[in-house]
Amino acid sequence: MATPRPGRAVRGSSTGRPLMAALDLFGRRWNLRIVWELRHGPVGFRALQERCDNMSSSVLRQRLTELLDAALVEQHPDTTYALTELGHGARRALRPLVRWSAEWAETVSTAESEDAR
Amino acid sequence: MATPRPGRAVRGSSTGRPLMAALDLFGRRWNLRIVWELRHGPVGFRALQERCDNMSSSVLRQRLTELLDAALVEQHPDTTYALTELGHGARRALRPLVRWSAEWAETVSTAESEDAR
DNA sequence: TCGAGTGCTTCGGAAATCGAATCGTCAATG
DNA sequence: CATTGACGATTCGATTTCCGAAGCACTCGA
Repeated sequence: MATPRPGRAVRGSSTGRPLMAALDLFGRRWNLRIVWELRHGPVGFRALQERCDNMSSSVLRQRLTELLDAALVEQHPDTTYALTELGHGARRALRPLVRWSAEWAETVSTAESEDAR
Repeated sequence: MATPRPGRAVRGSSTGRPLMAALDLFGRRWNLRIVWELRHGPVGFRALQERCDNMSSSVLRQRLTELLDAALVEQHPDTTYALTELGHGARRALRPLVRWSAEWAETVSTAESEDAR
């Protein structure tokens, strides 16, 4: 499966609009998570796999080649993986989602306890 | 497949941390896109399908039940689908990603033209 | 009553994902 | 040296997910 890149046709969109490419890229399993787990610096392959709840190594490798291809991730000479500048930008763009997820947790748990009454 | 919700174990994380639930939810194909396409108000099933590049109706339905379950989407009496307050929060949290994708497009296209030289 | 437009379901095939086994390399150890 | 173990990475069969075309039940206007 081709790596989504802005300007080219992607899965689910023939326009190649950057946002659509991004939605395709991040709509693939583990990609959001991988970016998140790399937020603190370079991580090796096996360590990264562990951080991602022991996801399948074959898929991890596939995702990493996609992210390398998309220039979000780079591989250092010591073979560890790290976010590029662009990748860090993506991680920063994801930050509001972290805050939102907390809000989500509150709302959902509140709704659940109300259901119980 | 169970809908990811904060506080419960989700795919790829036994902790149930809200962020992990969110990463699972949004890491499923089309969920990011659906939230995005609902940003301007209620949309009917078939219209929504068209906006999502004619994605499979079976998967659309599955995604909608997930999003309903996760309280991001609600269905109005006239059967149209719309974002809840929480859903709008998620959409707002996605806004930085839109800006980032433009930056991504720039960087990648620059790199490509440099390759060509 | 008839078509056309809905929301939604079914189901067989295609594609993505999984996971365990395994390979080759390298560094440390004996 | 030989051995061991950790590593990045690959292979492959099984499972899960996704796709897409067809069709069903319903509504509404002609």
